[in-house]
Amino acid sequence: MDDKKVSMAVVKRLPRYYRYLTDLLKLEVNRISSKELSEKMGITASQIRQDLNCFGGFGQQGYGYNVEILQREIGKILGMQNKFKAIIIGAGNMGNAIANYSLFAERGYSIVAIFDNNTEKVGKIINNLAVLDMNELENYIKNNRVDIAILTVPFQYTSQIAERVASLGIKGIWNFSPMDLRLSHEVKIENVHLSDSLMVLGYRMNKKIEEDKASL
Amino acid sequence: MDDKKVSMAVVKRLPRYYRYLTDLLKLEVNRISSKELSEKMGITASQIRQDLNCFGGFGQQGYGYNVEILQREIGKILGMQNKFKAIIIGAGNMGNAIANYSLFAERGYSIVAIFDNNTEKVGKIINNLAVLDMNELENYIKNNRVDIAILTVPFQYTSQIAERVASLGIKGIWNFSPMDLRLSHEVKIENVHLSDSLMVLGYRMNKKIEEDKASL
DNA sequence: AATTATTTGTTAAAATAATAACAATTCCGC
DNA sequence: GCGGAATTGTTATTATTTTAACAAATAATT
Repeated sequence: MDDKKVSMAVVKRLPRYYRYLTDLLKLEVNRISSKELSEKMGITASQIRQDLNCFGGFGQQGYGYNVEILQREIGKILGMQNKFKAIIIGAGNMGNAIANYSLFAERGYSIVAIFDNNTEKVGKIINNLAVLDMNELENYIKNNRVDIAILTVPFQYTSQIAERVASLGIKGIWNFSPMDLRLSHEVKIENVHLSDSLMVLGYRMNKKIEEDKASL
Repeated sequence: MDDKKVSMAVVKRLPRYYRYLTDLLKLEVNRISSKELSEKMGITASQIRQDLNCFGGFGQQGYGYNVEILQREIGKILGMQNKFKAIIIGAGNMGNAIANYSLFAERGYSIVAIFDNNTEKVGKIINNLAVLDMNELENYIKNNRVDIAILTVPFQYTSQIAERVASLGIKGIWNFSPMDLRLSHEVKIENVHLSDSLMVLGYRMNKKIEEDKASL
């Protein structure tokens, strides 16, 4: 068993490794050492080697890492081979943006349906998918594989819809409402807090303003 | 000087505190102890007290924290009093979604203009703002206060536009392209990697699948 | 007013994470 | 095929972060 516990700190860095390796592949770079990668990414070579070794030895002493193999392996660790199918609930502006964001498809995720309860939006075509009425949700999930529900609905509906999709057997929720959804451990949830990120930017800008003021 | 160094780990939790305190305020809760808050947020009371104490003693022994005061103080730490003005560059789906997301205004940020280089989009009204042509950017920034540029442009334009707004004196960039923008330390940058968050969800779902398989 | 309950701010301890160090191994030029 | 340069995997060390502990202070209660 290679089941040494992997910390969330490491997991959160994996998509970033995947991104840099994909870029290298596009540039037709075949091999890379932890030292070179560390310079590109702005982290230590030591951390890269230790992170990768949580999952096994992908490199070779004296040579480094084969970019293609390493990228594929990290893809596997991230579960890309599952080709997860996602539905979007909420065809508003954010739902639209997600539906049209091509990177998700490149990463192996496909959007298979979009739902909304607003009859004016039902039937509208978004990125080749006709928006379905929310009351078709149960029926759709019964007849199609759906792994992930992407929630881009107004705040006040979020909890109830989360419970509804969980009861239908969905195993992952990607939540864009500014609340920390919590359900049973059977359902994995990632809460995206866009404004948190903006506020951290605000903190850093404000800190600089204060520092500049102080150094007069 | 209360300049003990505050770690990023702490800063990243501040918006979350702000969010919970705002919710409590709406429920007209006047006071809260670190213990109660810890139960609501799912973190330890000890961490809450230590986090808050990076910035000064906002509580009172035997009483707890006054919700209104604490929320206001955290707001100040996050720089909300600056009332930062932001422009959106890129009036595509994501630019649209950001422009229409009301939470940013609630957090003290205002979107003052939207730019695009596509003449078909120029003039279009998004959330009461007419999309401006990119070649008006210099002129606009010269004549209006702009603190933050929100970049929702295609990948290949991101770097050059980032440098362009930086050269115009903008102090903060909120970048939605899947790349790690880096500029001089004069300009603060937050890179939003939406697909990273989705891939972490994928990792956790995949891990559960493997665990379930193994426990058969 | 005295006593008991709370609850903070802060220091101490434990746990976690990041970095450095280095032996073992492989590559590569000659 | 030999020797030096390079580079990993892994262990050790250091730094950071989280949690626990507790004295000091306040509030609530009788």
